[in-house]
Amino acid sequence: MDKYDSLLLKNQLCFPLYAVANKIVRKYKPLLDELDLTYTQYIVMMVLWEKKEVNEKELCETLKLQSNTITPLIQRLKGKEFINVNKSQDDKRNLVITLTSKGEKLKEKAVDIPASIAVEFNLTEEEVVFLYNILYKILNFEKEDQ
Amino acid sequence: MDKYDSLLLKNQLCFPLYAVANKIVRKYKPLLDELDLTYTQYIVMMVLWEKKEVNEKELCETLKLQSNTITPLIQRLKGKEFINVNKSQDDKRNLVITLTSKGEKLKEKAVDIPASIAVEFNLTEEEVVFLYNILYKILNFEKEDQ
DNA sequence: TATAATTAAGTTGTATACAATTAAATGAGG
DNA sequence: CCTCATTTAATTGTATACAACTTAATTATA
Repeated sequence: MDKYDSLLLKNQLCFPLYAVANKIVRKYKPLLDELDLTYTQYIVMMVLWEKKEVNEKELCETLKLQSNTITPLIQRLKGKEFINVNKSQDDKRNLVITLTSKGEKLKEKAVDIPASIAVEFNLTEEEVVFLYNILYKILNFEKEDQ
Repeated sequence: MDKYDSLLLKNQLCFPLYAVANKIVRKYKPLLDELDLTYTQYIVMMVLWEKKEVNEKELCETLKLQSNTITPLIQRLKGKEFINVNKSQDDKRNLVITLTSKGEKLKEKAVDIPASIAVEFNLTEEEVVFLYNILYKILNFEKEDQ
């Protein structure tokens, strides 16, 4: 047991998490190209397909990203006419984001993507459930001193 | 059971994987700032701390990244004088990368990082092992038709 | 109610990641 | 030994992510 053992790539948990996340984005790419979406744009659209209307702050919290990532992304989705972007009348700091009919229609083309991606994972149902729970345990954990 | 249920963010496995990977990079940042490394630069350094010498192709395969990510990263690490970069004499297409003494010394400052990060995960030993195995199962799986 | 604090987006600058392409070096077949 | 295919890096262009900061709008408070 060398004092540097924890620095070996094969002893790291973060590295395979990072590599799997990259692999996921690569696997989605050819499927999402047909919808003219990137992976991050796709998860924004998923939020909208579910909620019909969100503001940028909710989007940032839901996707665990900051405004400096989301703001330009919103502009691109607006440019593609998948979403409407307007200042809220109640509070002009807030950005109200809704689907255009073009954006709503995109849901129909997206509906088969989750099953196509699941095949790339090759996991048992039990593994999927375990992985899902453990990932949300990590996402929801915050140390007291921060 | 709605036909669109699989498109709900909460039913996705990819999203928490993606979000956890982002969270990891954020958690590493303050620790790695002290070493003047980004997360990707850090994993490159981990390979070098282990192997002493690699070429870019091996690095790409090990880290599951492409040359268009690794090439500029190598140049930055060279600029920081953590690594030496030279064309191989045997095969001038190959880039031989080795540690400088400054890069070797950095290992000493990095040695406590893995334990600091582990605290952020809050997982049991059993969960760590399961997660580790399942992630490598995903990384190593390739469908026959590709 | 005027001013300070807070909040929500947006901006700036840096560093990944990606596909697609190019350039240089090597290897293989005629 | 010469041309063509292959291999390895590097380049190009686009889109994230991040910290740090700025701007505009709202809220709190003296």
